[in-house]
Amino acid sequence: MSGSRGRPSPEQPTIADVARHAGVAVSTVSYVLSGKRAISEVTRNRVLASIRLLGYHPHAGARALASRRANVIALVLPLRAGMQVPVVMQFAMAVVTTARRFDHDVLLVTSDEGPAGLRRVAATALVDGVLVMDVELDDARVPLLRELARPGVLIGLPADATGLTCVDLDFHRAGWACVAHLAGLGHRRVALLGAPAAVYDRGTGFAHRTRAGVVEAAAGHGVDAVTLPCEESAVAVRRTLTDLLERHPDVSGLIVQNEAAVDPVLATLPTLGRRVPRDVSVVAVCPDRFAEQAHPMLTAVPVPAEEIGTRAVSLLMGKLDGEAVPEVTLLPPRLTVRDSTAAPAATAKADR
Amino acid sequence: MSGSRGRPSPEQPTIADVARHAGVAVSTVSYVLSGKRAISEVTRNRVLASIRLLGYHPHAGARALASRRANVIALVLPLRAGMQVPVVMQFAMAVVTTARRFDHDVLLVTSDEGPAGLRRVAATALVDGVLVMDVELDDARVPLLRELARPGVLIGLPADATGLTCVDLDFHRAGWACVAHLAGLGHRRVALLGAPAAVYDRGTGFAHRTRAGVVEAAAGHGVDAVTLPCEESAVAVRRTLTDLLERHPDVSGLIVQNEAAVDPVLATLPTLGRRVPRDVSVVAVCPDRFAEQAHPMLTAVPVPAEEIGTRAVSLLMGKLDGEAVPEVTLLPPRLTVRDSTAAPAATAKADR
DNA sequence: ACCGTTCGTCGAAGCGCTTCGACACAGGCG
DNA sequence: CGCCTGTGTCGAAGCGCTTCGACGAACGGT
Repeated sequence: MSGSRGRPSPEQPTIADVARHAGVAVSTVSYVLSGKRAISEVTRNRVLASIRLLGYHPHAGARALASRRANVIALVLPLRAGMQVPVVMQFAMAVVTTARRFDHDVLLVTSDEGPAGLRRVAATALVDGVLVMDVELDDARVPLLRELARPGVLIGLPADATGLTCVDLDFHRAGWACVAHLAGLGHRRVALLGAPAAVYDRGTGFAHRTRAGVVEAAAGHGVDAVTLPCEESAVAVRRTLTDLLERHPDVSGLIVQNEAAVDPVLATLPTLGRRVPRDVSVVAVCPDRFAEQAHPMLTAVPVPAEEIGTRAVSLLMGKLDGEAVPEVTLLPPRLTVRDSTAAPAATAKADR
Repeated sequence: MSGSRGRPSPEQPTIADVARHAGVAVSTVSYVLSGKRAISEVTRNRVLASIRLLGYHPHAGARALASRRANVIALVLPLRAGMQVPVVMQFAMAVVTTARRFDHDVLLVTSDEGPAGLRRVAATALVDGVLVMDVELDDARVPLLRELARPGVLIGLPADATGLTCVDLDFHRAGWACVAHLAGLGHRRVALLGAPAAVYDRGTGFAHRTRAGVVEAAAGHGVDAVTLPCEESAVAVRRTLTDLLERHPDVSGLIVQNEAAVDPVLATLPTLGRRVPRDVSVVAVCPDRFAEQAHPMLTAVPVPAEEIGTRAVSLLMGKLDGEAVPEVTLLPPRLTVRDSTAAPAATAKADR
């Protein structure tokens, strides 16, 4: 009846329609929805019934205008070469899911729009806050983020984090933990197969921090460590690996921080006469999923993409609510021992 | 002067500030910005100067409220298991980039929110239109999309596309083209290594369409075709492949439609005593990037993720402007011959 | 010289919502 | 019994923008 006459197209009902239908003031409906003032049980129910009946949904733009809150956050994603695509996806997934739990939506901004994109979405009040991934040590967006009127959270750790909010895995300690594990097993010579060279070149924090952790831990444990970048294709992995083992045949522990390289590494090693873990131990820094479906299952320090994403959103929501939040949140690495590491063959029995 | 006294914090300037500063009416500023009415050169310049000087950015919410256009589109992404993650990323990338060219932003909605998410963003006028990926043959969102007040475009092809707008690669012809190529080379027995079983089970269009194309083409060319699903891990690939070649040792042509499986397949074949392309020819259905960095480089039907994304956005923009657009847009497959296919060994010389 | 156009600009009326102050009413207190 | 304090509700004033109708000025045709 309501749609058949007088209103040819069933326009979205407005809050005024709801108020009229429920016999209350517009403001009352608003307060029912926001809960910012006490409303009697009976009135609330009447209003809610009308809302349901009319299929009312508040207009996001109007709400944003009046409340100065868009309930949208921006997610700045690195959609470019050399990225660990599945990890990025996991982040995005966790971010969207968590944001929804806080009743927020997520606007996707690509980092190739650069700082301009950030400025735009912030200045137009399209979003209330900003989440930035793939932060470089000396990132152009960092100063911008500091001057922006809207709060932001970084996933990753720039060189100077003062005045910011950052979340990340503690890659430094992750690198350290890998070496410590291998050293504890008796390995004296290890190698880090890292991210693609481009990632180091543009100063991406996690790559550098892991490498530093590996190097320092090696020194601390009296272990020799070679570190080298590694491209993502199977061919490149094979080349890098062949090269490495030719130059350093006594490397018995391999740390792989490149999810795309994990499978090729495991496939290549046997063809070079190295069995895992008998001849070479492999420990990976990658999402648990990869470590578990590899063969053999990999000893690994998982990158907790989910948790980082969730934490980042929670921190951002905190800032939006005016809470004070820590500048740097580094999640402690947890090394999970699986089937790809063992004591080196030569020292296997001498060890204990 | 305007910001130093009376206004402690430098709030965003509004259109009224600009109008005042330029000595014109608010509406004039609006018309300068939208170009919907003629404005004299001199006035326009004065206004633009003020805008730049004050650093004015229109408030997205206010604009959306008044113009009934949010300039945002929703992208519904499948962030779930068994997805071809890199392809999805390529889509997302192309969508965001193209949307920006049309002066729109992209709201990220995960498909695990299901139809409810779609309904929410559409009903609240958060977005003007909707892009849905990973469409299943019998998708719950399809009827919703039809009844929604906002236009939508599907990436993929449901069983019934009437009243919708869909874009996709013509996977049916892609499958056909692969078989035709192999048959032309003289192969009499081919196999399709498809998507993971779960993808077929939930009725994902592209997987079924490719398979149908392969089967029909095989019949048409008098070729035997085996089709089987294939999981994504290297181990699973090896198992599937070993099995296949044991059961059908005379298979000399392999069609791989699973970007994650491409590398493992190439790595495994030699270990089973099959060299590529001498013993087995391989043709892939995957993004060109993968085909080119494989070793040997793969004869392939590329999935033009970029172009599909771009087309989808263009179509959506067309619908937003009230244009009539075609219901189904299927991009023709183009098979690129590279180094992974050749005439089968047995018939190599008899062929010509 | 007059009228009809076109051009450039203005004012005002919303768009749909939130929020502030006001107010009516009901109890509890002294 | 009057006063005060909560409760629950309402009305109205914006939030910053777009858009419609109006209007003065400049201009060409007759």
